Amino acid sequence: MEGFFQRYLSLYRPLITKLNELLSTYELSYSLWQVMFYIKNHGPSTLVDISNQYQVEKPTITRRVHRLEELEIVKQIPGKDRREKIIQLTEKGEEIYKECRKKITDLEHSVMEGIHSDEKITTFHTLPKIKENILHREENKSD
Amino acid sequence: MEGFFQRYLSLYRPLITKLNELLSTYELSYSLWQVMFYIKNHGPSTLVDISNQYQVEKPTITRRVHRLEELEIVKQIPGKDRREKIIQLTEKGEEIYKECRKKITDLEHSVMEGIHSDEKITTFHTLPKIKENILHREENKSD
DNA sequence: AGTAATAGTTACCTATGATAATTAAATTAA
DNA sequence: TTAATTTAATTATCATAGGTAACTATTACT
Repeated sequence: MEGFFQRYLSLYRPLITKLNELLSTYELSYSLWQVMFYIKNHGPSTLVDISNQYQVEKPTITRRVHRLEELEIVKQIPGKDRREKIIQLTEKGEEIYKECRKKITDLEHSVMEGIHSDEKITTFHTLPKIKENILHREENKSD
Repeated sequence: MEGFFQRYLSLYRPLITKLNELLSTYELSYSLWQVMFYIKNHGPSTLVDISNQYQVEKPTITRRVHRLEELEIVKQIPGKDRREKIIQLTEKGEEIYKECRKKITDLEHSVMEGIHSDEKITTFHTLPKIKENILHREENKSD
């Protein structure tokens, strides 16, 4: 499997650039989209929820959420625990979510054109397995 | 294929973090490793060669090469065209390359543990196809 | 010879994320 | 029930990586 990382990583910049171009219409970027995606699919959430999901530190999420608040895409709702900041999509946020979701799904199909269905499915299932290996085999690997 | 990008991208940060940890022993990072890898496998090269390979702008490569020169991992060799800066690995660079190559290959095997051989091979071959689609289908896609 | 293009550099800016310290609120323990 | 501890979020500061625009030096074109 020598060369696997190169193959994996050489997709990253072209892909993230394309996604950011697509999202820039709404003054968004993929990092902001992740937050929208999370609260759309998990319901109103705290910053810690999001931070845990993406293995990103809390101050990073604070910044993303502040930006989304400026854009009026998310808003805070009251919760019992007054330490927590529970955020959800605004109506505007829901609209923008739908439009972006469609464009992203179109792009997902587009980048898969000409690739056999079974190849797509295998890759689709293999990537999370690799992620698990990276995250959970760390302890037992000393080198 | 909805959700493909998420699956692809959620590997990125854990992987690049792990690679950077591994390389930090030699004061390297993956971005510096890319340059070493390129000139090891393509022979002495110019900054433009490397810039084209990784779709990164020239100033970025200038910075990487300067850092590698500081570390005495690459050196400049004279060429006919005096505009060009042709760089190659030093002896120290060759040594470090070999050690890193081994560690990276070990990690490549490690993250693939427990995944069937045919799944590995399919993923290995599918990723470059997706990259081609992203890079070369840009023109015909207006959305 | 004069103009274009090319290789590399410099200066400056952006995006993204990390760490450490701080505030406020809730939980646990004495 | 007060005191200590933990938790959620924030602020300030720093690091990494990359981009654009403007510039110099050299080579290629015409």
